[in-house]
Amino acid sequence: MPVTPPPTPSNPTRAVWKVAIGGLPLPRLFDYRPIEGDDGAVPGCRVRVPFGSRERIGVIAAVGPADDDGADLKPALERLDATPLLAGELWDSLRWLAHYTHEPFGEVVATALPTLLRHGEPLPHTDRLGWRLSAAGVDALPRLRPGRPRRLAERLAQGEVAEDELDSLFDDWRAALRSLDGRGLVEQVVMTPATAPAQPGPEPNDEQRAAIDALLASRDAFGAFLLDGITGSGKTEVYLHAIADCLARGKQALVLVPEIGLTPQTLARFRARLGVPVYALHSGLSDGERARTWAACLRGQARVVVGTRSAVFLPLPDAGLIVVDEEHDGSYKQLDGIRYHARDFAIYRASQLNVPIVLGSATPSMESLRNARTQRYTHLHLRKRAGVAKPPAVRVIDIRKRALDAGLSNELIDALSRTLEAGGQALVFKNRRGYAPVLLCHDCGWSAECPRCDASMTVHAKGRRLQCHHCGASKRSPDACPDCGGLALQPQGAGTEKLEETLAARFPQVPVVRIDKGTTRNRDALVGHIEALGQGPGLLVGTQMLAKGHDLPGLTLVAVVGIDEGLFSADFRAPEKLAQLLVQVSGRAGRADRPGEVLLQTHHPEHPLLHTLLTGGYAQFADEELALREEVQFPPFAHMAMFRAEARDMDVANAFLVQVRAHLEATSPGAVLTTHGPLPAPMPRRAGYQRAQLVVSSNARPALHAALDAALPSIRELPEARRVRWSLDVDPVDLY
DNA sequence: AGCACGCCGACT
DNA sequence: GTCGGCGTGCTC
Repeated sequence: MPVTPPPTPSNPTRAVWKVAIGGLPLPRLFDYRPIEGDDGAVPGCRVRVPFGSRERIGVIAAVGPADDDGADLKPALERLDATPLLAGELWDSLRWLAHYTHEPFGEVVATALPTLLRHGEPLPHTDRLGWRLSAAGVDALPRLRPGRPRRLAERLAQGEVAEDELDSLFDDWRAALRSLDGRGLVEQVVMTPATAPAQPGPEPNDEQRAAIDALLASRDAFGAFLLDGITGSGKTEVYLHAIADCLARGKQALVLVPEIGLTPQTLARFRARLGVPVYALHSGLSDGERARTWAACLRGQARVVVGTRSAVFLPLPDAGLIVVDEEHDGSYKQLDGIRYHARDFAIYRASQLNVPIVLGSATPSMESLRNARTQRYTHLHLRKRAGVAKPPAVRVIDIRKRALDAGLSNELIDALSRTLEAGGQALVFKNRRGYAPVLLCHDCGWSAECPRCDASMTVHAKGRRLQCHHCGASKRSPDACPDCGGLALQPQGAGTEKLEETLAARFPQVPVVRIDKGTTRNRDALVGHIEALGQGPGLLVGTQMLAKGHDLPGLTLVAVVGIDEGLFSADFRAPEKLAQLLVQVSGRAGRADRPGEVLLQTHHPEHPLLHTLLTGGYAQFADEELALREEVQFPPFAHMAMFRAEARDMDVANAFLVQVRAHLEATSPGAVLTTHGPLPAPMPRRAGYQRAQLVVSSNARPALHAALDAALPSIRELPEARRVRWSLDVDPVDLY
């Protein structure tokens, strides 16, 4: 057995830089010879290093003795940061996340850093820039020709103006400014941050007051609060009071919102109420803007940030509070790469930062409700709608044996008519986009299937195109049945596109606006569509994109159609998701002074889920659902991890997972672990790959992680692992 | 994951 | 005779 002599004082191993490099599936650090004479506080600093035949940007994770003999190490090329970019709490939390997700630290760091910083760009400036006339500009102003540059110059002659103010004063001022700048007539200045007097909000009601008091009472230490408040109960007011208090104490506040929840309305409200700049971080920003927001947080200039999932990685040197709005929302879970849950990571960070965290929802997740029951979270309730708004009246329409037009019953159409005649707006909610879910041949029974997935192709463009929603494949609809040559091809069922067509024909006198992934690629398009609806009578048709986000004060009727598939799904979380969706979408009706009405159209009016929701509301549903989960030992009563594997051949994917199971069982002592599978994924073939999965669960989280820690090194080395694409998802939310 | 090196078919 | 197919193997 070869023995490596341990380093001794007479044979000192030279300290090396241990660098975490992203974009690699290798769960280890790479040793480099430090730059000559560089002994700064280097962990957390980025470095440029040679890697294979190319160069990469990495982050120094540690300085210490080399893993093996450090004689032939490559030298690092350049240190990019004078002071660590990642340090303190965020650094430690990222290390924890790498361990929790069982992902390489380099991958976690790469996920946490904005793209530009990951690629080695310097930390951008975060000054608030403005412009003023130069001496030459003052001189030249009277001689300028009329036009945009002159109008801009005239404004600047009154004094310097910040760029963010110019945005609201002029359209396309940058072109005019370039013209002036080219002639040396303007100069850039650094301005002080914009502040405005904070506007007072409405007086909190007694429930809101109690919630605010509870938060303020423990503002100096970690504590998790579940703010369980029905739609319209004023959760945001509670957040705003807690954030204002946080600002008054000189601390930073981070607010996480779901992907679609970050609207201009929300930001404007926060800005007006808090009187300080509110930074936003969402997928619509450019790389430069994201990097500047990150830097502004790091420097402590950003006092309030509202952002989506990835904002959970912002550095918070002066943290005072974290808020997770709509904590049950599925968009907090990253589904590829580092599969983190932003809510759960936010809770960990709050504990490390020793600050309170508020999880708000009208429909809390089973996980959070259980934590509230076991006293790990403080459960705060808001049961009253703020102001005069009343809860909507919910009615079930039994459509068994009824004639339907594009899936709509006469009763529902009549209700839409009445709402429109009364000058109101109605939302028709259907969780199926496209024209029709299936194209069927009435002569022989053939239906259009995706050639690469186990799924039907969805009919789009009024029947002219076919699209696969799973792999993105798209093609022209055939004119005749490929099997029998018949001409009896018919779209079966109805998606949002068909609903829009039907409703537009039925109600030609009002605008009909469709909101789904097909019409609404980004949030600007959403705002545009909502504006197209106007204030008067009109109809909205859409998917769950409409369940939250933009306020729709004119909405008095919500009609929910096509939920029946969701009542019988195999996924154990489907009832929870459906209940949340129904409650959230119902909450959109009648927010203003007009009472709302909700219609649920179903073939299963007696279904227990609908019955429970209608009679006992979400709270009773949650009670029953938690009891059921406990009985069968599903999350949150057990902890899960899922191995997924895909290969051209299902046997190859299964062979890998069988090995994974064997390694887990071999390394985990006793019966603390349950494995389930390998089983084909709910949709076994996707984009030409066969997919299988293995679920691992335990009612003790440490046991689950210990088993994964013990087995993963050998799993990564498996010869079968190289024949598949595989991943591990800790706390999976979708069982496929 | 990239990107090398490494051995077998249809082309100037 | 070469350009290139993607099969295995490494990256401090």
